[in-house]
Amino acid sequence: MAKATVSLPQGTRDFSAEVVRKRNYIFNTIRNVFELYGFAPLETPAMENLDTLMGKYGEEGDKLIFKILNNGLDNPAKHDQIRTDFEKVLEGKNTKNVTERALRYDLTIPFARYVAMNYGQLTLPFKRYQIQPVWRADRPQKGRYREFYQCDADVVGSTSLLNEVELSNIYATVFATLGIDVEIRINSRKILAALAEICGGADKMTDITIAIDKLNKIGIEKVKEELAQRGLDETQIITIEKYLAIDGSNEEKLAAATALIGNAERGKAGVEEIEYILNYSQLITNNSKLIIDFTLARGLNYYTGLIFEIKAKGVQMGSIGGGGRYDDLTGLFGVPNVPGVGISFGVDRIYDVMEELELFPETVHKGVKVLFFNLGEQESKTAFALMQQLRNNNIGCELFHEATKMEKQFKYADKKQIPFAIIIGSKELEEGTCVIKNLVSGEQKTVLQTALLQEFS
RNA sequence: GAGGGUGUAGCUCAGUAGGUUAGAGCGACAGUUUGUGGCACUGUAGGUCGUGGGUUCGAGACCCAUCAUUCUCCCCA
Repeated sequence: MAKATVSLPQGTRDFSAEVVRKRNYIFNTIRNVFELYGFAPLETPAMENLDTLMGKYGEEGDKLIFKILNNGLDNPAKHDQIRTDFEKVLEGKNTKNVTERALRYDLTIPFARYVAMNYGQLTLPFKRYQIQPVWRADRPQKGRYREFYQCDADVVGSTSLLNEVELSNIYATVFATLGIDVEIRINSRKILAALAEICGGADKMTDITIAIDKLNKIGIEKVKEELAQRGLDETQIITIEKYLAIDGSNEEKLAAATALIGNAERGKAGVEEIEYILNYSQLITNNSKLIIDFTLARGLNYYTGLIFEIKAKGVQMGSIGGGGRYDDLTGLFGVPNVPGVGISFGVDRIYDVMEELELFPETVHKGVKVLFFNLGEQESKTAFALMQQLRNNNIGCELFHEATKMEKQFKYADKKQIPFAIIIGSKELEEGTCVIKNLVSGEQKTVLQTALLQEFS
Protein backbone atom coordinates (compact mmCIF):
# COMPACT_ATOMS: atom_id res chain seq x y z
CA MET A 1 0.00 0.00 0.00
CA ALA A 2 1.27 3.44 -0.85
CA LYS A 3 2.26 5.49 2.12
CA ALA A 4 -0.41 7.99 3.01
CA THR A 5 0.73 11.54 2.48
CA VAL A 6 -2.36 13.13 3.93
CA SER A 7 -1.91 15.87 6.45
CA LEU A 8 -3.74 18.63 8.23
CA PRO A 9 -3.51 22.31 7.35
CA GLN A 10 -1.05 24.09 9.59
CA GLY A 11 -2.44 25.14 12.92
CA THR A 12 -5.53 22.94 12.81
CA ARG A 13 -6.32 19.87 14.84
CA ASP A 14 -8.40 16.73 14.87
CA PHE A 15 -10.12 16.08 18.17
CA SER A 16 -10.38 12.44 19.22
CA ALA A 17 -13.39 11.12 21.13
CA GLU A 18 -11.81 11.66 24.49
CA VAL A 19 -10.78 15.22 23.69
CA VAL A 20 -14.17 16.09 22.22
CA ARG A 21 -15.86 14.84 25.37
CA LYS A 22 -13.60 16.89 27.58
CA ARG A 23 -14.04 19.97 25.43
CA ASN A 24 -17.79 19.52 25.43
CA TYR A 25 -17.69 19.33 29.19
CA ILE A 26 -16.14 22.79 29.22
CA PHE A 27 -18.49 24.14 26.55
CA ASN A 28 -21.55 22.78 28.32
CA THR A 29 -20.50 24.24 31.64
CA ILE A 30 -20.01 27.66 30.11
CA ARG A 31 -23.21 27.43 28.09
CA ASN A 32 -25.27 26.44 31.10
CA VAL A 33 -24.00 29.39 33.10
CA PHE A 34 -24.64 31.79 30.23
CA GLU A 35 -28.20 30.53 29.98
CA LEU A 36 -28.61 30.73 33.73
CA TYR A 37 -27.76 34.42 33.59
CA GLY A 38 -30.26 35.14 30.84
CA PHE A 39 -28.02 35.14 27.80
CA ALA A 40 -29.43 33.76 24.56
CA PRO A 41 -27.45 31.90 21.91
CA LEU A 42 -26.44 33.34 18.57
CA GLU A 43 -24.67 31.67 15.68
CA THR A 44 -23.29 33.46 12.67
CA PRO A 45 -21.84 32.10 9.40
CA ALA A 46 -18.26 30.89 9.19
CA MET A 47 -17.72 33.46 6.48
CA GLU A 48 -18.50 37.16 6.31
CA ASN A 49 -18.22 39.70 3.57
CA LEU A 50 -14.64 40.87 3.47
CA ASP A 51 -15.85 44.46 3.86
CA THR A 52 -17.43 43.59 7.17
CA LEU A 53 -14.12 42.44 8.60
CA MET A 54 -11.46 44.61 6.98
CA GLY A 55 -10.23 47.55 8.97
CA LYS A 56 -11.73 46.34 12.24
CA TYR A 57 -8.72 44.66 13.75
CA GLY A 58 -5.96 47.09 12.89
CA GLU A 59 -3.31 46.73 10.27
CA GLU A 60 -1.87 43.58 11.81
CA GLY A 61 -5.28 42.01 12.11
CA ASP A 62 -6.18 42.66 8.50
CA LYS A 63 -3.18 40.62 7.41
CA LEU A 64 -4.33 37.69 9.52
CA ILE A 65 -7.79 37.42 8.01
CA PHE A 66 -8.26 34.28 5.93
CA LYS A 67 -9.63 35.41 2.59
CA ILE A 68 -11.67 33.18 0.33
CA LEU A 69 -10.91 33.13 -3.37
CA ASN A 70 -13.94 33.78 -5.53
CA ASN A 71 -15.37 31.01 -7.63
CA GLY A 72 -15.59 31.30 -11.37
CA LEU A 73 -12.22 32.98 -11.84
CA ASP A 74 -11.61 30.62 -14.75
CA ASN A 75 -14.49 32.08 -16.74
CA PRO A 76 -12.83 33.13 -20.04
CA ALA A 77 -15.16 36.10 -20.45
CA LYS A 78 -13.77 37.67 -17.27
CA HIS A 79 -10.07 36.93 -17.74
CA ASP A 80 -8.98 40.42 -18.67
CA GLN A 81 -10.79 42.04 -15.80
CA ILE A 82 -9.48 39.48 -13.33
CA ARG A 83 -5.88 39.88 -14.52
CA THR A 84 -6.16 43.61 -13.92
CA ASP A 85 -7.68 43.08 -10.51
CA PHE A 86 -5.11 40.49 -9.58
CA GLU A 87 -2.40 43.06 -10.13
CA LYS A 88 -4.04 45.06 -7.35
CA VAL A 89 -3.94 42.02 -5.11
CA LEU A 90 -0.20 41.77 -5.71
CA GLU A 91 0.05 45.32 -4.44
CA GLY A 92 -1.66 44.29 -1.24
CA LYS A 93 -5.12 45.60 -2.06
CA ASN A 94 -8.27 43.53 -2.15
CA THR A 95 -10.72 43.54 -4.98
CA LYS A 96 -14.17 42.11 -5.03
CA ASN A 97 -13.53 40.41 -8.33
CA VAL A 98 -10.91 38.19 -6.77
CA THR A 99 -12.04 37.85 -3.16
CA GLU A 100 -15.11 39.16 -1.46
CA ARG A 101 -15.58 36.78 1.45
CA ALA A 102 -13.42 35.87 4.42
CA LEU A 103 -13.47 33.51 7.38
CA ARG A 104 -14.69 34.88 10.69
CA TYR A 105 -11.75 36.33 12.63
CA ASP A 106 -13.51 36.75 15.96
CA LEU A 107 -17.04 36.69 17.31
CA THR A 108 -17.30 40.33 18.30
CA ILE A 109 -17.43 41.95 14.87
CA PRO A 110 -19.95 39.47 13.45
CA PHE A 111 -22.00 40.17 16.57
CA ALA A 112 -21.76 43.91 15.97
CA ARG A 113 -22.83 43.34 12.37
CA TYR A 114 -25.79 41.30 13.60
CA VAL A 115 -26.82 43.97 16.09
CA ALA A 116 -26.57 46.66 13.43
CA MET A 117 -28.66 44.63 10.99
CA ASN A 118 -31.35 43.73 13.51
CA TYR A 119 -31.29 46.71 15.81
CA GLY A 120 -34.98 47.49 15.41
CA GLN A 121 -36.10 44.01 16.42
CA LEU A 122 -33.84 43.51 19.42
CA THR A 123 -35.09 43.77 22.98
CA LEU A 124 -32.60 45.94 24.77
CA PRO A 125 -30.45 45.31 26.59
CA PHE A 126 -29.60 42.48 24.24
CA LYS A 127 -27.73 39.67 25.91
CA ARG A 128 -26.27 37.04 23.66
CA TYR A 129 -23.64 34.35 23.90
CA GLN A 130 -21.81 32.72 21.06
CA ILE A 131 -19.59 29.62 20.98
CA GLN A 132 -18.06 29.05 17.57
CA PRO A 133 -14.70 28.58 15.88
CA VAL A 134 -12.74 31.47 14.42
CA TRP A 135 -9.81 31.46 12.02
CA ARG A 136 -6.61 33.44 11.89
CA ALA A 137 -3.74 33.21 9.41
CA ASP A 138 -1.29 33.55 12.28
CA ARG A 139 1.91 31.58 12.79
CA PRO A 140 0.89 28.74 15.06
CA GLN A 141 2.83 28.11 18.23
CA LYS A 142 2.22 26.76 21.71
CA GLY A 143 -1.43 27.34 22.62
CA ARG A 144 -2.06 29.23 19.39
CA TYR A 145 -3.86 27.81 16.43
CA ARG A 146 -5.25 28.87 13.09
CA GLU A 147 -8.62 27.48 14.02
CA PHE A 148 -9.84 27.81 17.57
CA TYR A 149 -13.04 28.34 19.51
CA GLN A 150 -14.16 31.47 21.21
CA CYS A 151 -16.87 31.67 23.87
CA ASP A 152 -18.24 35.17 24.16
CA ALA A 153 -21.03 36.72 26.16
CA ASP A 154 -21.97 40.35 25.57
CA VAL A 155 -24.63 42.79 26.69
CA VAL A 156 -25.39 45.72 24.41
CA GLY A 157 -27.70 48.65 24.93
CA SER A 158 -27.01 49.23 28.59
CA THR A 159 -24.48 51.34 30.45
CA SER A 160 -25.41 49.90 33.84
CA LEU A 161 -22.52 48.62 35.89
CA LEU A 162 -24.82 45.83 36.98
CA ASN A 163 -23.79 44.15 33.73
CA GLU A 164 -20.17 44.14 34.80
CA VAL A 165 -21.21 42.66 38.12
CA GLU A 166 -23.16 39.94 36.34
CA LEU A 167 -20.32 39.13 33.99
CA SER A 168 -17.78 38.86 36.76
CA ASN A 169 -20.16 36.51 38.51
CA ILE A 170 -20.40 34.43 35.37
CA TYR A 171 -16.64 34.10 35.48
CA ALA A 172 -16.71 33.14 39.15
CA THR A 173 -19.50 30.60 38.62
CA VAL A 174 -17.97 28.95 35.57
CA PHE A 175 -14.55 28.51 37.08
CA ALA A 176 -15.96 27.35 40.40
CA THR A 177 -17.96 24.71 38.52
CA LEU A 178 -14.92 23.60 36.55
CA GLY A 179 -12.88 23.51 39.73
CA ILE A 180 -10.27 26.01 38.57
CA ASP A 181 -8.95 28.47 41.13
CA VAL A 182 -8.74 31.85 39.47
CA GLU A 183 -8.06 35.49 40.06
CA ILE A 184 -10.45 37.82 38.32
CA ARG A 185 -8.29 40.83 37.70
CA ILE A 186 -10.00 44.11 37.02
CA ASN A 187 -9.00 47.59 36.04
CA SER A 188 -10.65 50.51 34.32
CA ARG A 189 -9.63 52.00 31.03
CA LYS A 190 -10.75 55.32 32.55
CA ILE A 191 -7.97 55.12 35.08
CA LEU A 192 -5.47 54.46 32.33
CA ALA A 193 -6.90 57.38 30.39
CA ALA A 194 -6.51 59.63 33.41
CA LEU A 195 -2.94 58.46 33.79
CA ALA A 196 -2.31 59.30 30.16
CA GLU A 197 -3.89 62.70 30.66
CA ILE A 198 -1.46 63.48 33.44
CA CYS A 199 1.47 62.03 31.54
CA GLY A 200 1.65 63.69 28.21
CA GLY A 201 -1.90 63.91 27.03
CA ALA A 202 -4.67 61.67 25.80
CA ASP A 203 -2.88 60.92 22.55
CA LYS A 204 -0.28 59.00 24.56
CA MET A 205 -2.92 56.59 25.88
CA THR A 206 -2.17 53.87 23.33
CA ASP A 207 1.59 54.16 23.81
CA ILE A 208 1.23 53.94 27.54
CA THR A 209 -1.16 50.99 27.56
CA ILE A 210 0.98 49.03 25.13
CA ALA A 211 4.04 49.53 27.31
CA ILE A 212 2.22 48.82 30.58
CA ASP A 213 0.71 45.67 29.17
CA LYS A 214 4.19 44.22 28.89
CA LEU A 215 5.12 44.80 32.53
CA ASN A 216 4.77 41.18 33.62
CA LYS A 217 6.75 39.99 30.65
CA ILE A 218 9.67 42.39 30.46
CA GLY A 219 9.86 44.07 33.87
CA ILE A 220 9.69 47.66 35.02
CA GLU A 221 13.07 48.77 33.65
CA LYS A 222 12.25 47.70 30.11
CA VAL A 223 8.83 49.31 30.38
CA LYS A 224 10.51 52.58 31.34
CA GLU A 225 12.86 52.24 28.38
CA GLU A 226 9.94 51.65 26.07
CA LEU A 227 8.06 54.63 27.49
CA ALA A 228 11.10 56.81 26.91
CA GLN A 229 11.31 55.54 23.35
CA ARG A 230 7.69 56.42 22.88
CA GLY A 231 8.46 60.01 23.78
CA LEU A 232 7.58 60.37 27.44
CA ASP A 233 9.75 62.59 29.62
CA GLU A 234 11.26 61.71 32.97
CA THR A 235 8.60 63.22 35.21
CA GLN A 236 5.92 61.41 33.31
CA ILE A 237 7.76 58.11 33.53
CA ILE A 238 8.20 58.58 37.26
CA THR A 239 4.45 59.08 37.63
CA ILE A 240 3.81 55.92 35.68
CA GLU A 241 6.32 54.04 37.76
CA LYS A 242 4.53 55.20 40.90
CA TYR A 243 1.27 54.06 39.39
CA LEU A 244 2.63 50.65 38.53
CA ALA A 245 4.12 50.25 42.00
CA ILE A 246 0.71 50.52 43.67
CA ASP A 247 0.24 47.44 45.81
CA GLY A 248 -1.65 46.02 48.77
CA SER A 249 -5.28 45.13 49.38
CA ASN A 250 -7.99 46.28 46.99
CA GLU A 251 -8.87 49.11 49.42
CA GLU A 252 -5.26 50.23 49.68
CA LYS A 253 -4.87 50.17 45.94
CA LEU A 254 -7.96 52.29 45.43
CA ALA A 255 -6.73 54.81 48.01
CA ALA A 256 -3.34 55.03 46.36
CA ALA A 257 -4.89 55.44 42.92
CA THR A 258 -7.18 58.18 44.17
CA ALA A 259 -4.18 60.03 45.57
CA LEU A 260 -2.33 59.73 42.30
CA ILE A 261 -4.99 60.37 39.67
CA GLY A 262 -8.15 61.14 41.64
CA ASN A 263 -8.05 64.77 40.61
CA ALA A 264 -8.63 63.88 37.00
CA GLU A 265 -12.31 63.50 36.27
CA ARG A 266 -11.95 60.17 34.51
CA GLY A 267 -9.61 58.85 37.14
CA LYS A 268 -12.24 59.49 39.79
CA ALA A 269 -14.91 57.85 37.66
CA GLY A 270 -12.70 54.81 37.11
CA VAL A 271 -12.06 54.37 40.81
CA GLU A 272 -15.77 54.69 41.55
CA GLU A 273 -16.60 52.04 38.97
CA ILE A 274 -14.24 49.60 40.55
CA GLU A 275 -15.57 50.39 44.02
CA TYR A 276 -19.09 49.77 42.79
CA ILE A 277 -18.37 46.38 41.36
CA LEU A 278 -16.30 45.30 44.37
CA ASN A 279 -19.10 46.24 46.75
CA TYR A 280 -21.70 44.48 44.71
CA SER A 281 -19.70 41.33 44.20
CA GLN A 282 -19.24 41.03 47.92
CA LEU A 283 -22.94 40.24 48.13
CA ILE A 284 -22.81 37.47 45.59
CA THR A 285 -19.49 35.78 45.08
CA ASN A 286 -16.32 35.26 47.01
CA ASN A 287 -14.94 38.75 46.92
CA SER A 288 -11.36 37.70 47.47
CA LYS A 289 -11.30 36.41 43.92
CA LEU A 290 -11.70 39.91 42.46
CA ILE A 291 -8.36 41.59 42.42
CA ILE A 292 -7.56 45.07 41.27
CA ASP A 293 -4.62 45.06 38.91
CA PHE A 294 -3.67 48.52 37.75
CA THR A 295 -1.09 47.06 35.40
CA LEU A 296 -3.85 45.36 33.45
CA ALA A 297 -4.33 47.17 30.14
CA ARG A 298 -5.51 44.66 27.51
CA GLY A 299 -4.44 45.20 23.96
CA LEU A 300 -7.75 45.84 22.28
CA ASN A 301 -8.24 49.52 21.82
CA TYR A 302 -12.00 49.57 21.72
CA TYR A 303 -12.31 49.05 25.46
CA THR A 304 -13.35 52.19 27.29
CA GLY A 305 -14.44 51.21 30.78
CA LEU A 306 -13.93 48.32 33.12
CA ILE A 307 -11.67 45.56 31.85
CA PHE A 308 -11.28 41.95 33.02
CA GLU A 309 -8.66 39.31 32.76
CA ILE A 310 -8.65 35.83 34.25
CA LYS A 311 -5.56 34.15 35.56
CA ALA A 312 -5.56 30.55 36.73
CA LYS A 313 -3.73 29.96 39.99
CA GLY A 314 -1.11 27.28 40.30
CA VAL A 315 -0.20 26.95 36.64
CA GLN A 316 2.09 28.72 34.26
CA MET A 317 -0.38 29.92 31.66
CA GLY A 318 -1.45 33.15 30.06
CA SER A 319 -4.90 34.56 30.69
CA ILE A 320 -7.77 32.12 30.23
CA GLY A 321 -10.41 34.78 29.73
CA GLY A 322 -10.86 38.48 29.32
CA GLY A 323 -13.21 41.24 28.39
CA GLY A 324 -14.40 44.72 29.07
CA ARG A 325 -16.71 47.59 28.27
CA TYR A 326 -16.81 49.38 24.95
CA ASP A 327 -18.75 52.49 24.05
CA ASP A 328 -19.73 52.17 20.47
CA LEU A 329 -19.49 48.73 18.97
CA THR A 330 -21.88 49.18 16.06
CA GLY A 331 -20.98 52.67 14.98
CA LEU A 332 -18.87 51.25 12.19
CA PHE A 333 -21.97 49.59 10.81
CA GLY A 334 -24.11 52.68 10.85
CA VAL A 335 -25.86 52.30 14.19
CA PRO A 336 -24.17 54.70 16.63
CA ASN A 337 -24.39 54.95 20.40
CA VAL A 338 -24.83 51.32 21.28
CA PRO A 339 -22.72 50.74 24.38
CA GLY A 340 -21.84 47.27 25.51
CA VAL A 341 -19.74 45.04 27.69
CA GLY A 342 -18.55 41.54 27.04
CA ILE A 343 -16.38 38.69 28.23
CA SER A 344 -14.68 35.79 26.56
CA PHE A 345 -13.42 32.36 27.63
CA GLY A 346 -10.25 30.86 26.17
CA VAL A 347 -11.38 27.27 25.87
CA ASP A 348 -8.12 25.84 24.56
CA ARG A 349 -6.17 27.23 27.46
CA ILE A 350 -8.84 26.23 29.95
CA TYR A 351 -8.52 22.71 28.56
CA ASP A 352 -4.76 22.76 29.10
CA VAL A 353 -5.13 24.05 32.64
CA MET A 354 -7.68 21.36 33.51
CA GLU A 355 -5.51 18.68 31.97
CA GLU A 356 -2.49 19.85 33.92
CA LEU A 357 -4.36 20.04 37.21
CA GLU A 358 -6.30 16.83 36.46
CA LEU A 359 -9.65 18.48 36.96
CA PHE A 360 -11.73 16.56 34.43
CA PRO A 361 -14.24 14.32 36.21
CA GLU A 362 -14.25 10.59 35.51
CA THR A 363 -17.74 10.86 34.09
CA VAL A 364 -16.60 12.56 30.89
CA HIS A 365 -15.55 9.15 29.58
CA LYS A 366 -18.97 8.08 28.50
CA GLY A 367 -18.81 5.00 26.33
CA VAL A 368 -21.15 2.07 26.08
CA LYS A 369 -21.93 0.12 29.22
CA VAL A 370 -22.25 -3.41 27.90
CA LEU A 371 -20.56 -5.58 25.30
CA PHE A 372 -22.49 -8.65 24.16
CA PHE A 373 -20.12 -11.39 23.14
CA ASN A 374 -20.67 -12.99 19.79
CA LEU A 375 -20.24 -16.74 20.06
CA GLY A 376 -22.12 -18.02 17.04
CA GLU A 377 -25.02 -17.33 14.76
CA GLN A 378 -27.89 -18.48 16.96
CA GLU A 379 -26.19 -17.13 20.06
CA SER A 380 -25.72 -13.70 18.54
CA LYS A 381 -29.34 -13.52 17.44
CA THR A 382 -30.44 -14.01 21.01
CA ALA A 383 -27.85 -11.47 22.12
CA PHE A 384 -29.09 -9.02 19.52
CA ALA A 385 -32.65 -9.15 20.79
CA LEU A 386 -31.51 -8.64 24.37
CA MET A 387 -29.25 -5.81 23.31
CA GLN A 388 -32.14 -3.96 21.69
CA GLN A 389 -34.14 -4.41 24.84
CA LEU A 390 -31.39 -2.72 26.87
CA ARG A 391 -31.01 0.03 24.30
CA ASN A 392 -34.71 0.74 24.46
CA ASN A 393 -34.16 1.35 28.14
CA ASN A 394 -31.39 3.79 27.46
CA ILE A 395 -28.52 1.47 28.29
CA GLY A 396 -25.75 1.78 25.73
CA CYS A 397 -24.51 -1.52 24.34
CA GLU A 398 -22.71 -3.16 21.48
CA LEU A 399 -22.64 -6.64 20.02
CA PHE A 400 -19.22 -7.84 18.90
CA HIS A 401 -19.14 -7.72 15.13
CA GLU A 402 -18.13 -11.33 14.48
CA ALA A 403 -18.06 -14.70 16.17
CA THR A 404 -14.47 -15.10 17.20
CA LYS A 405 -12.38 -16.26 20.12
CA MET A 406 -13.30 -14.70 23.42
CA GLU A 407 -9.86 -13.30 23.97
CA LYS A 408 -10.35 -10.83 21.14
CA GLN A 409 -13.72 -9.79 22.42
CA PHE A 410 -12.33 -9.20 25.89
CA LYS A 411 -9.55 -7.08 24.48
CA TYR A 412 -12.03 -5.03 22.51
CA ALA A 413 -14.00 -4.37 25.70
CA ASP A 414 -10.80 -3.41 27.50
CA LYS A 415 -9.76 -0.92 24.90
CA LYS A 416 -13.14 0.70 24.77
CA GLN A 417 -13.39 0.68 28.55
CA ILE A 418 -16.68 -1.18 28.50
CA PRO A 419 -17.42 -2.22 32.08
CA PHE A 420 -19.70 -5.22 31.47
CA ALA A 421 -19.62 -8.24 29.18
CA ILE A 422 -22.66 -10.40 28.55
CA ILE A 423 -21.81 -13.88 27.41
CA ILE A 424 -24.33 -16.11 25.68
CA GLY A 425 -22.86 -19.36 24.40
CA SER A 426 -24.46 -22.64 23.43
CA LYS A 427 -24.99 -23.63 27.05
CA GLU A 428 -26.72 -20.35 27.96
CA LEU A 429 -28.72 -20.49 24.78
CA GLU A 430 -30.08 -23.84 25.82
CA GLU A 431 -30.85 -22.75 29.38
CA GLY A 432 -32.27 -19.35 28.46
CA THR A 433 -29.68 -17.65 30.64
CA CYS A 434 -26.74 -15.33 30.16
CA VAL A 435 -23.53 -14.58 31.99
CA ILE A 436 -22.97 -11.04 33.19
CA LYS A 437 -19.32 -10.37 33.80
CA ASN A 438 -18.03 -7.28 35.54
CA LEU A 439 -14.83 -6.61 33.64
CA VAL A 440 -13.39 -4.35 36.28
CA SER A 441 -13.74 -6.71 39.23
CA GLY A 442 -13.74 -9.94 37.25
CA GLU A 443 -16.86 -11.17 39.05
CA GLN A 444 -19.56 -12.87 37.05
CA LYS A 445 -22.97 -14.37 37.56
CA THR A 446 -25.54 -16.24 35.55
CA VAL A 447 -29.06 -14.85 35.28
CA LEU A 448 -32.14 -15.66 33.26
CA GLN A 449 -32.38 -13.74 30.02
CA THR A 450 -35.77 -12.48 31.11
CA ALA A 451 -34.16 -10.99 34.21
CA LEU A 452 -31.34 -9.24 32.38
CA LEU A 453 -32.98 -5.83 32.10
CA GLN A 454 -33.62 -5.49 35.80
CA GLU A 455 -29.96 -6.25 36.50
CA PHE A 456 -29.14 -2.98 34.84
CA SER A 457 -31.94 -0.80 36.13
C1' G B 1 7.02 39.86 9.23
C1' A B 2 11.99 38.05 11.99
C1' G B 3 14.82 34.06 14.17
C1' G B 4 15.88 28.93 16.10
C1' G B 5 14.81 23.37 16.53
C1' U B 6 13.17 18.88 14.31
C1' G B 7 11.86 15.42 10.10
C1' U B 8 14.46 7.39 10.65
C1' A B 9 8.70 1.38 11.24
C1' G B 10 1.52 2.84 12.87
C1' C B 11 3.46 5.71 17.65
C1' U B 12 7.86 7.41 20.86
C1' C B 13 12.67 7.56 19.69
C1' A B 14 18.27 5.20 19.29
C1' G B 15 21.62 5.26 15.41
C1' U B 16 28.51 6.79 18.48
C1' A B 17 34.41 10.34 14.52
C1' G B 18 30.28 9.32 7.49
C1' G B 19 31.78 2.37 6.33
C1' U B 20 28.95 -2.88 4.22
C1' U B 21 22.42 -6.85 5.66
C1' A B 22 19.14 0.54 9.58
C1' G B 23 17.76 -0.84 15.53
C1' A B 24 14.78 -0.71 20.35
C1' G B 25 10.36 -0.02 23.16
C1' C B 26 5.21 0.32 22.59
C1' G B 27 1.33 -0.96 19.16
C1' A B 28 -0.66 -4.45 15.26
C1' C B 29 -1.15 -9.50 13.72
C1' A B 30 -0.46 -14.85 14.69
C1' G B 31 0.58 -18.70 18.18
C1' U B 32 1.48 -20.92 23.48
C1' U B 33 -4.27 -27.13 21.48
C1' U B 34 -10.56 -25.46 20.32
C1' G B 35 -16.05 -21.01 26.27
C1' U B 36 -13.20 -16.50 30.27
C1' G B 37 -9.38 -10.96 28.92
C1' G B 38 -5.75 -7.46 31.22
C1' C B 39 0.32 -10.70 32.60
C1' A B 40 4.21 -13.63 30.42
C1' C B 41 6.72 -16.15 26.43
C1' U B 42 7.52 -17.16 21.00
C1' G B 43 7.07 -15.59 16.18
C1' U B 44 5.44 -12.40 11.85
C1' A B 45 4.60 -8.11 9.16
C1' G B 46 6.04 -3.07 8.64
C1' G B 47 11.20 1.83 6.68
C1' U B 48 13.79 3.59 -1.24
C1' C B 49 15.93 7.23 6.80
C1' G B 50 10.55 14.24 4.32
C1' U B 51 11.91 15.55 -0.99
C1' G B 52 15.65 17.17 -4.71
C1' G B 53 20.58 18.23 -5.64
C1' G B 54 25.86 18.18 -4.03
C1' U B 55 30.65 16.49 -1.41
C1' U B 56 32.85 11.37 -1.03
C1' C B 57 35.42 5.13 -3.04
C1' G B 58 31.16 5.14 0.34
C1' A B 59 25.79 9.57 3.27
C1' G B 60 20.44 8.14 7.75
C1' A B 61 24.74 11.07 9.40
C1' C B 62 28.31 16.46 6.12
C1' C B 63 26.77 20.92 2.62
C1' C B 64 22.86 23.57 -0.27
C1' A B 65 17.87 24.02 -1.66
C1' U B 66 12.84 22.79 -0.88
C1' C B 67 8.58 21.10 1.75
C1' A B 68 6.43 19.87 6.37
C1' U B 69 6.28 20.46 11.43
C1' U B 70 7.44 22.75 16.09
C1' C B 71 9.09 26.72 19.28
C1' U B 72 10.46 31.97 20.31
C1' C B 73 9.78 37.28 19.10
C1' C B 74 5.92 40.63 17.00
C1' C B 75 0.68 40.19 17.85
C1' C B 76 -2.93 37.63 20.09
C1' A B 77 -7.02 33.54 22.47
